[in-house]
Amino acid sequence: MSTLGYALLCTLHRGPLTGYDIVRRMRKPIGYYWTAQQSQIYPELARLSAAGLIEHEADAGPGPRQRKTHRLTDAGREALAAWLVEPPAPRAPRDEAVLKTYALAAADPERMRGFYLAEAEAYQRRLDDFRAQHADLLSRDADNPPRRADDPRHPQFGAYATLELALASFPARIAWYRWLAEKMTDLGRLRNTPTDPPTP
Amino acid sequence: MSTLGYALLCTLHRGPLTGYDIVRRMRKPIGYYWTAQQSQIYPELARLSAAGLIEHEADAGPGPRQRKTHRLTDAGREALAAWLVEPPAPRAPRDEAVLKTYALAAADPERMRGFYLAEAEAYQRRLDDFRAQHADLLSRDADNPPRRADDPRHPQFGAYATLELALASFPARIAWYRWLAEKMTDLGRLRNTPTDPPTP
DNA sequence: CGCTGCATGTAACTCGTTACATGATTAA
DNA sequence: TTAATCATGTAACGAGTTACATGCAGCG
Repeated sequence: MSTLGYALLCTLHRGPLTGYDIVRRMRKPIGYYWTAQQSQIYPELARLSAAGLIEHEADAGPGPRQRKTHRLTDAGREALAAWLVEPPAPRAPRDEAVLKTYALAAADPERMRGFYLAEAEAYQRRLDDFRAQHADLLSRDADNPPRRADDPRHPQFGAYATLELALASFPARIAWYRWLAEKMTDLGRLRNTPTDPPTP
Repeated sequence: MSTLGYALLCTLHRGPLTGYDIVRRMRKPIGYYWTAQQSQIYPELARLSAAGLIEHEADAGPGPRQRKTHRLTDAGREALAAWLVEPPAPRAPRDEAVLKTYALAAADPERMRGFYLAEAEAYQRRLDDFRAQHADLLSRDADNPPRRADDPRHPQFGAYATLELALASFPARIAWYRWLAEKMTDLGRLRNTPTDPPTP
């Protein structure tokens, strides 16, 4: 079983969905930490079906094919529960912005400053988006059941918790970009002055 | 040109290296945010050579083949400088721990608590390692040139800056894991009490 | 005498991305 | 009428992983 398979079981843990629904879920909010292409999803759903972890009922869809609504089987729910508590396999980190920073000495400081400011802004926009989603989750059904999404018994607590991480880690990243932008300004200034103070 | 190609140019930006040297660099410290398998590196070096971005001199190696020491050409240095200031292509995020958190409602709270505590410890160990590297970089040649690695003119400033990000963002992650572990404890307690307080 | 480190490469495979293909309904 | 949304699938390619293969030098 691939991680993608488990990711699909994860999207189905709160109720049945069509493949198309899953494609959309792979964007917001789950898409911020796990993504899959639509071309990966349909074959993987077929594999999960063959393994007996999901099942579907089909009705007439809008196009030439049937629409299938998938749900977890008992076996699927068990497989998911077992996987959730296992330590995650270490993944190779790929962070282009940090890679570029490693080789920063090879770049023009003024242009690099522009790079960092642009990145800071992009992350700020994403942070604003997360904050809006966070507030939205907390306000929704705030009174109907006497529980909010920050209560671990709330069915949306998992989604809420993922937003909490983003809200805690994005500001650190933005501050890092701004710090680097400042350092680039310093570099431009320092380059026009004698490199080393004369030794006495 | 693939990102891997630029990653190799990045490792060469401070001086010539053999393929084997690059394999090792792809672990510490650069390996914390960009990794490549040894089987990827050798063919990519050949491609970069063919494109004229690097060149090498060969001498008798220990094994049956020649040892090649690669360096950036002027064209390679220019290509690197141009790439560094370009906005990074958006990458699909894959974070298994966060994915698992999304589907947390399907897990056993007590076992999930163990998962979060184990993750917190693993990240704490990596943070300690980063802190040691950070201190090491700052103490090295602290007097010889009157500059430390936190001076943007220092050749190691790039490597230093990448560690700064880790030092700023890992604590947020560890705190998040600990917060979730606590929530899992709460869940265990709350489950044994009436689900909803009686409405008056 | 076997293990680790140095050093370079290839082969087979899996995972992920881009692009193609079909077709109904609804909104601009 | 043109585009977007719903809905499901396949094909070709590229990137990344695991495993294989060779062979010298030095250490315990």
